[in-house]
Amino acid sequence: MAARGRATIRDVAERAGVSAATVSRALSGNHPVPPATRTRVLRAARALDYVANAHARALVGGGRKMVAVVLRQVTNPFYAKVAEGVEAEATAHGRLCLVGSTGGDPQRELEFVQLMREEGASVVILAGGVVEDDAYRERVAHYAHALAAAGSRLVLCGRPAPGPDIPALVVEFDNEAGARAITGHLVSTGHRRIVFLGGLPGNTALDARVAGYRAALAAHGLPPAAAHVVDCGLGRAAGHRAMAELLRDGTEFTAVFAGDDMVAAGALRAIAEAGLRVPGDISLVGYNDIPLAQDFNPPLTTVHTPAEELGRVAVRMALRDPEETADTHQVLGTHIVVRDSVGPPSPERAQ
Amino acid sequence: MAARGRATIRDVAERAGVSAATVSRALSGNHPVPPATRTRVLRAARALDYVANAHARALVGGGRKMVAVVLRQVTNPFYAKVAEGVEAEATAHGRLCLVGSTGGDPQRELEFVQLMREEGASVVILAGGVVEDDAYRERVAHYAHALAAAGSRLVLCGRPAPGPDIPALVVEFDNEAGARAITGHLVSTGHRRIVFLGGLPGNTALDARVAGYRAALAAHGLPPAAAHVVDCGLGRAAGHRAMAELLRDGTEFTAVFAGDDMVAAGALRAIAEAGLRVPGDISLVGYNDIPLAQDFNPPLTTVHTPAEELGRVAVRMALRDPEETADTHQVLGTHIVVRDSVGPPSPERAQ
DNA sequence: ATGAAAGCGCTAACAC
DNA sequence: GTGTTAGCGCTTTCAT
Repeated sequence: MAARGRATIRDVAERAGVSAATVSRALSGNHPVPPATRTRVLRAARALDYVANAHARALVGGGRKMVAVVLRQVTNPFYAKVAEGVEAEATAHGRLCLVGSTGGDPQRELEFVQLMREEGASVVILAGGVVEDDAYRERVAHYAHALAAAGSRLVLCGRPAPGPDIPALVVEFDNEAGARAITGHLVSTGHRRIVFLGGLPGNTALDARVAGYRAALAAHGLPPAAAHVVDCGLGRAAGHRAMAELLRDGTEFTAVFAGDDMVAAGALRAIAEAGLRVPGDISLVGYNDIPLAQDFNPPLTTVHTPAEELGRVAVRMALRDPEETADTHQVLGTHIVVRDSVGPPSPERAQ
Repeated sequence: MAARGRATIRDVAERAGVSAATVSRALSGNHPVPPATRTRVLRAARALDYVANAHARALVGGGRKMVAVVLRQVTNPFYAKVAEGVEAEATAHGRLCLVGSTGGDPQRELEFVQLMREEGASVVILAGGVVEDDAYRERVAHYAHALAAAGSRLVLCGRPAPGPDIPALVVEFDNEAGARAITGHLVSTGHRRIVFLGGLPGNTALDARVAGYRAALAAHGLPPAAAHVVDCGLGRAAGHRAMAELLRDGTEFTAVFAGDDMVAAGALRAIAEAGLRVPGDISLVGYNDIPLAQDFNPPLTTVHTPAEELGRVAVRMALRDPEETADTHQVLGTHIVVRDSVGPPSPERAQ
């Protein structure tokens, strides 16, 4: 082991009896180096257990670029899938992948982006919906320009662009269409009193789902008043709490559309705790089709969203040659997957 | 925006009418700089939207150090929790957190570690069990020394050290004890024919669980032949397949100990597909207590392992002053959580 | 208090 | 082919 710290290219050069430049060439292999010296260098490098300093390399322009993805929580199965897609695609392109979580705090998201600017990440992916206000939108626009100026790319993944003329790519799926489809499914099964559980005003993804829900209700001739949106936010705990409250209230409904599958999980539990059955007493649907949704009790009818593909496409778009006339906006399809959590409305509850 | 690419410290210096050195001092704030110039510099930096180049900073010794964690899959709820713990603790310490996945390939794990060496990560965390062979162990030992020589620390998280005298920290929980406890629970409930589903010979974590399972059986006076280990490996799909096969075989058993909760999820599904009920016909337990285990059908009795804490402790240990006489090995407690997937053995199946 | 200069480890011209 | 030289953008002595 070299004296204190890592061996440098100079150590290798010395040991191999060549110059640093030759070592660099021999190791990167992009310049012709006679096999003899090459071997000598390789041997020296191995003997010294030499690894190049990525920072020095990055500084001079070489070095592998980073792909960074920022999401709310890795432990959310949907985001985890997105992250997996990003990671896989980034690795396939020889990039390093950095993932950061915000815990839903827009402030931290912005800080992370700033950090990635310092780090010189070549692509920064912001995943999932956020609660946006004007100040936020302005800062994202700012960062988008800054990133673009530095030759990096910002991609918004699962959320729309915060404004026009912003140098950002966007991949998303049609939240409104998915919500419309599954609400339609509920209505077709006979439900008239459907509550939407898990609104989060300002959150682009949720707002779109709520819009789809209202649109479907209207399309089936139900009055606007038929819509009942509970803004309890996302997460299993929120779903559990809100559902329990709804049941306690004596609110009339025969079906619930949960904002995502985690909310559905919480709702499911609250329903079971109230001694009610799904779908016998209440029908329930979710959103996202997380892998374990099929293991819920009962298996959950939900909207399948291509989470992993979302991540993969995000990096693919970002890595594509900018010259190439390519879409800067891509929307992925969703479809509903019918399992066992929807049935005809309970006669008692429907009264 | 500066001409092509990011603004450098020199651009800021020029605009503020000072030298680069002064800008550096004003921005880092660790040297006394008169408020007047300080303001001027800050204003210039803001105007240019200057962000320091992290690589240049790292090269000269400053810069924030990285914490890297390598795991099998982010989409596995258990690993996701570990990652979340690492991320949270790293962020709390002002570190960047990089997560990589291996898909279970030891080769990729090793490559990632090498990458982190290049990147100069100050702590590298290897999470979860792996299938180890001698060559693997040797390379880990090698990397451990290399990392240590470079002033970084390697921490093994959820797996034992691959050998003595290796400069690595380890945090794990007692897999054997957890397995013993839950197997004991099954035996106490009356089960005598319990199959272990999800062995993975060579995988340190699974081997320990199998050992605990065997030990518990022996402790309750059952002959070694009572043990029945199905080496189907991990994952929902593997669990589903193996369970279906077991049911088809006509193997005699009244309870199943799944190697982890995902295997249990797959097994649950296979049992349901066979028209059998849990725990009426078959009792089932898992391992890890992933958040959604309580939403399984029925809610799963399992061994709770402190996944997030595992991650947090890993970075805490690594970041602790090495001088301080601290443990280099820490083991976290587990406990079983009883839900509804275990009942007395079915009379018919027990015959 | 601030500037000049050196140098972190590497690669890419540019000689020879 | 291979060595020499000149930076990449920053921090940090060392002068002033």
